[in-house]
Amino acid sequence: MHSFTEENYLKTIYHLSQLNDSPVQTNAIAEGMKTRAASVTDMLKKLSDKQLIDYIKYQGVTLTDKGKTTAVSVIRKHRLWEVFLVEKLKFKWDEVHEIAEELEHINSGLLVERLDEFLGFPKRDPHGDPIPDHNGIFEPDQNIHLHEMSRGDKGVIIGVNEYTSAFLKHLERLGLTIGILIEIEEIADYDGSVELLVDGKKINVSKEVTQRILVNYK
Amino acid sequence: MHSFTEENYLKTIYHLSQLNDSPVQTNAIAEGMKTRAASVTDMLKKLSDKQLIDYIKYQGVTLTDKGKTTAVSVIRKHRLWEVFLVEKLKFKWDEVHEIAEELEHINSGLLVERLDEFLGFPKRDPHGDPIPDHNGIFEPDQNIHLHEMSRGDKGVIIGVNEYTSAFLKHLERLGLTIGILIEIEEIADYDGSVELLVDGKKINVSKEVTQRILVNYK
DNA sequence: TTGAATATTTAGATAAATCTAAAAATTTTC
DNA sequence: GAAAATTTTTAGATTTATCTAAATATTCAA
Ligand SMILES: [Mn+2]
Ligand SMILES: [Mn+2]
Ligand SMILES: [Mn+2]
Ligand SMILES: [Mn+2]
Repeated sequence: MHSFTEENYLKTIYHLSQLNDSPVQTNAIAEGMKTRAASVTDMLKKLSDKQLIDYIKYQGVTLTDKGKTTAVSVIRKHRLWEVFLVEKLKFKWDEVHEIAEELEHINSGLLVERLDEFLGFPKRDPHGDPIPDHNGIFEPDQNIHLHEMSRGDKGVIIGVNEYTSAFLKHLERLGLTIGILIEIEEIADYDGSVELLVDGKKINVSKEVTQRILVNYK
Repeated sequence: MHSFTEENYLKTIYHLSQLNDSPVQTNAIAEGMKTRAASVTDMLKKLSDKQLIDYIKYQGVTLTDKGKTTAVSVIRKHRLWEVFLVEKLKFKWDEVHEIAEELEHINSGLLVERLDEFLGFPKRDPHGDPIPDHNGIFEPDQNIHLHEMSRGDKGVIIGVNEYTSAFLKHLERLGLTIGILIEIEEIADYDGSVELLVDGKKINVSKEVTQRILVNYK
């Protein structure tokens, strides 16, 4: 069995490895885990001994199949619990991430499968992130970051990639929640901010925000 | 905030202090926590520093109000999660205790209250144990151990005080589950075993079992 | 009431996860 | 292709929770 800490490292490494296909670096992990590089090196040795990562000194790490399976399993639990909290316990989408950080480490295979069934095998969590199935398979993703879209493009907001309460509440005030149809009216050269058409109204959104919104567009 | 370990010590001390009104002894805690007396002494100093227990060397411990509140809160969570697992996720009563041992440490006040509401404010867990309410108040208990009853007494099984799968499955095979009406037919002097009338049938039950069954009798 | 048995605490180690500071390797820049 | 900047690792501590073995306190029982 793996400690909470080991699981969190694997999850962090998994998310970082999704950003590009080069090995994940020590400092990036340290930032993700809010710890020091020296501590990361210590843990990388341990994860390597357990064959959860491939690790070459100074060269960064990649997850082994075993490591990837573990990481995906933790992510599956995280996202299923978030669905439970929002759908069954009436939490807001900005209130669930921290609690799911704890629940994701509960260790019972039967529990996960029963929870999945109880929730009706959801495909997405409350932030639009795909939930891996029993076999670790994700629903295919053809998302694009809002800030990568062009003038005139339309699409549906399908997810975010920041989960702080502050950010999610900000989006709600702007009316930018999952499932909302948006259209790019204008992009400002000056600061990269974007004017959107949402529900017939024009709103202005900073680059900080557009970088953190995922859109499904056709 | 308290570590999982601290919470488990408090819970163990709470349960032991229910057995009689003298201070709880180091060895009893060691047995309950499946650890060594020396480790218990270490932890008692820590809990005492945090004002969760009153501790006098060699004289055993009692919980402070603060300690009792914490222990009861953990027990509340444990039992609510057990109800959730059985009522919503279709677990058997012998499958939930270990998982609840993990879930009881999830740290969110809002979560507990929402879960309680979602479950319809249950008064008892799947093993018949009372669930403390929001303020830590338990439903009053007028239970008696089955082995304390006399020939001819009748009552309804209302709880157990062992939660291992082996024991609970044994009870199920015997037909001795929560809510079942029983009558004492005979008590054997020789080994303390008891002949019960259950659902019109006579069954014989060992003292090991009768000591672990709680009955509500009038 | 004193010696034996039992219970508890102390002393000193160990393992996991972390840290700071310093050393070493790698990458970037000129 | 060196020197500088950056990144990573090592060395050595620290904290938490545990352990064994030895010392000490308490309780029991003759
Ligand atoms: Mn989340
Ligand atoms: Mn986590
Ligand atoms: Mn239980
Ligand atoms: Mn526990």
